[in-house]
Amino acid sequence: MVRVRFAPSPTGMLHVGALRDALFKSLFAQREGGQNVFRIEDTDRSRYNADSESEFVETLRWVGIEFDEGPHIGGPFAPYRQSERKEAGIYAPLAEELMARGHAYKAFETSAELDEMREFQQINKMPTGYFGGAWRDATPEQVDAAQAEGKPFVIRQRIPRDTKIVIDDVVRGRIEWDSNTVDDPVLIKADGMPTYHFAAMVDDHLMQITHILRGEEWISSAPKHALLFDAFGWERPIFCHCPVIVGSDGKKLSKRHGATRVLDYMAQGFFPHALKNFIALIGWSPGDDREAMTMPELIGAFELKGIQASPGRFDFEKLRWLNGNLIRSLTPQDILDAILELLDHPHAQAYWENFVDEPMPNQVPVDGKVVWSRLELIRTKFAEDPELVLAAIREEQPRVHTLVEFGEAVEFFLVDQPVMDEKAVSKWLTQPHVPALFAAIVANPPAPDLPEADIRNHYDAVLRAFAADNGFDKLGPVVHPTRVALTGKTVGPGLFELMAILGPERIAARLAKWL
RNA sequence: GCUCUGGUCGUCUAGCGGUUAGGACAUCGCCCUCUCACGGCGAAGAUCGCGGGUUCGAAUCCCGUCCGGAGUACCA
Repeated sequence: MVRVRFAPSPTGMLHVGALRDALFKSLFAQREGGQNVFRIEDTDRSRYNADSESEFVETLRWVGIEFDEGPHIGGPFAPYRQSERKEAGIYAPLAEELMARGHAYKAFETSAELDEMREFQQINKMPTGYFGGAWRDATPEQVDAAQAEGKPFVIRQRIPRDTKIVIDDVVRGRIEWDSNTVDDPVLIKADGMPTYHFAAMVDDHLMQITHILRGEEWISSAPKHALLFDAFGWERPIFCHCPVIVGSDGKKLSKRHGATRVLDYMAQGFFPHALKNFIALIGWSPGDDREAMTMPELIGAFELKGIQASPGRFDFEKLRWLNGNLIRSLTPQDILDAILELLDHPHAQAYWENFVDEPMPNQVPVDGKVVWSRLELIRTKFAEDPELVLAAIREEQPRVHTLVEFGEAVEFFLVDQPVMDEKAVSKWLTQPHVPALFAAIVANPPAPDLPEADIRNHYDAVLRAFAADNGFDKLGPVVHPTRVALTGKTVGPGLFELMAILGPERIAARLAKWL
């Protein structure tokens, strides 16, 4: 039975890199019919953030990644928080056992002494790290004496000397180290808390984790971890070090590459599936040309051998394409539901209320409050005229990449008078035939109670007739002014389609000021 | 510095000794057309980081080299 674990440290928000981690594990577990465990690695008191765990749970729930066991759902290996496991006395006896077997020892250096040692190593261009210090080979008497003085101590792992350490990584194959280059890591800190090196490996064994999937930043400490399993006489899990996601400049993903917080993508109107589909494709491929995939397809195709060794860049444009692609496959009702859900999400509102756009040369900065109010207009208008809102969404679907973009795209359908693009006004509404054109449109409303398609054809005929009667051989001169007067813009859905949706009353009201 | 690790179109990738090096995003053009999109078609874009080998034949195997990245904490 395959068992994997997603074990973040609750120090802040759930970012894109962690999502990749969680997603790969989830896909792998599902593909193999295995289990996915959620564990909280809160062994660092100083970095602990009380809101972090709930953010993780909320984000994972939004994105649709589920677990079989975890602190929020329980399970046979509870507790799933390492701080609680420490209180339950899980780690200390195992550290004792390791010392009894000679694989660990107490070290009494102060952090000041350690700093000094590191500085010395750096100055002398030596490898930095604890390769023995004063305590690796201390006699029992020395240890007893130090302890009798009440000196604080840590427990360190005793890495064997003059040997080769080999691990077999699923992604990179055989990796080996000269054990003399691996220093003795701290297993138990002076406050009695285990370090990651100890707690994670102990828990992985105790929780029967079969595959350690994690980011490549862990490769360096993999030999320590492998040795720990060996020291206990435990079977080593399979190591699989995945490539990381980097920003557009090849450096570690950070805020300056756009959002790193997963919930911000929710706030921007991305679908969980688009995000998962996109993230899955960074660092992994199904082995063929498939890109836009359903969840069952992703799960069915997810094999460890499809994982890439090289880091991948986060290409925001491709995410947008995937999301737009998904939007186009949905019904207007699906989309509306998603917009309504977004409007109800407290984080989405907070995101836009506090949104501060980065200043860009010759570009009007985005006003988050305006973005949000446009979205709210969809909800309020839907309450009074659902047909109109759904039709508007249907027409804008091919043009939109995120849910939030519907706010701006659909606005002209919903307001009494659209916001006018002044350049478009001066170009199209100043032409001499415009008043006569608009008068003809207003004078020829469609018959009442016609189906939408017939209204569309009615306006098509009216405009074509006007064009023919006035010597225009193309539709442009009649279509463009009408579009500008009706929508305020030069771009948008087909004119006749949008006229059919607007209906004769709204059309007359909007054309009136140009007659 | 030391240790590990990576390197195919701008980006994500396919490729596993013999391919005109394939696809997707982005870019450009054409078609559709009332605009913008969508969709369709097409173009441009990769001497497979570089240099040596091995081989009849190398992106694919070997060695070296260069350039990235990660780790080098009583953080994870």
